[in-house]
Amino acid sequence: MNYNVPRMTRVESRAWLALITASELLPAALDSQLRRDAGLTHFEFIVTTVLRQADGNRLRVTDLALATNSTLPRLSKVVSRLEKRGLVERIADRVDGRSVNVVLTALGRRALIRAVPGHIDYVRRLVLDDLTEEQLVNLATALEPLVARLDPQHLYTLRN
Amino acid sequence: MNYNVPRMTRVESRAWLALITASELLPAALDSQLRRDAGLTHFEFIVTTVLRQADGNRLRVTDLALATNSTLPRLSKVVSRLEKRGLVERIADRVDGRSVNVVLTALGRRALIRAVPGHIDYVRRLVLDDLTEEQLVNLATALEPLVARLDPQHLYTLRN
DNA sequence: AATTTTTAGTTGCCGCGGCAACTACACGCT
DNA sequence: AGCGTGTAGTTGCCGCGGCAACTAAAAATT
Repeated sequence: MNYNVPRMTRVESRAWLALITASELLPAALDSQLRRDAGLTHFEFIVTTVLRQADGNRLRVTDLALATNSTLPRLSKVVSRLEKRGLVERIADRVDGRSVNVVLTALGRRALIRAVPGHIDYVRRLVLDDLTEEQLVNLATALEPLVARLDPQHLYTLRN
Repeated sequence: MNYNVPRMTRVESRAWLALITASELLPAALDSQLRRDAGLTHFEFIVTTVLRQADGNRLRVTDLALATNSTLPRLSKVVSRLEKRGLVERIADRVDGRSVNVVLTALGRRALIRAVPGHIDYVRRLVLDDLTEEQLVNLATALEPLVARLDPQHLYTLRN
C-alpha cells in the first residue's frame, strides 16, 4: 500500500482544528444557554424563529424542514414536543390533505420573544464582539462555500 | 418589559448564520464520510488519532478525555465500543489502581492508518482547498478565541 | 490506624436524531 | 373509475451523549 498522504500544512491544520473543535462545542453551548434561560433547545429556537418570520406564523412541515436544514422525522418530533407545550399547533392543510401546517401560538411567540435578547447577548459575548467588521466578513466568506457544500440543496433560508 | 434588543448587523448575522449552520452540518458530514469509508465515527477517529500520537500509544482515560474535549462517561463508552472491536485495549495502571490506560492495538493502528488518507482528502475537498493561505489564517484567527471560550480548560491539545 | 474527602472510572436512564417502514393522500395514466 | 407512482408526514427502533448515581482506590485529616 501507498500511504502517500497529502499531509496538512501548519495553517491548514490550525484552521481545521479550530473549525472542528468549534463545531463540536458550539451546539452544546447554545443548547445549554437557551435551555437554561428559555427552556428551548437551539433547534427549537431556530424552528420557532423561522415560524415567526413566516407568513401567518405558519409553515408546512416540509417547508419548515427545508428552512431549517432538517429532516421530516426530526421536525415531526420537534413539533410534537413543542405542541405538547403549547408553543405550536398542527393544523391540517385545507388544500392538500397530506400537508400539515405548523403554527406558532401566542404562547410560543411570547416564549421566543423572551428568549431572544439573552440569546443574542450570549452570542455577542461568545463570538461577535471579538471580531472586527472585516473579520466578520472574512469568517462569513470562508464558511459560506463550506455551508453550500454541506447543504447540497442550497436551501439555507434562515438567511433573512 | 423592554425589548430593546441589540439587533445584529447584516454582517454579524451573515457570519453567525454561516457558523451555526456549519456547526450543525459539519459533524454529521464527517461522521458519515468516516463511517462509510472506515467504519469509524469522527469522534472515534479523533480518539484513535490522539492515542497514536501519545507516548506508547497509550493514555489514561482522563487524559484522553482532556485531549479530546470530552467527558469521562462519553469516553468510557467509546472505549468500550472500540475495545469490543479490538481497536483498543484497557490496561489497569500499575501505579494508580483507579486509573485505566487505553492502548491502541496494532489492529486499531492499522484501521486508523487506512482511514487517514481518505479523510484528509475529504476535508480538503470540503473546506481547505477552497481557501487561500490568508483565508486559512483568518479563519483560524477568528475561531480560536471562540474555541478558547467554549473550552474553558484550554486543553485543546490535539493541536500538534 | 481510622475516617473522611477526593479522584478515576463505569453504568443506567433519558432525550434527541437517523433511518427505514408505514399510512394516507394526491396525481398521472389508461 | 381504477391502478400505480409519488409526496407528506408519523412512528419505532437504534445508537450516541449527558447527567446522576454508583464503586473503588488514593490522599488528606484527625
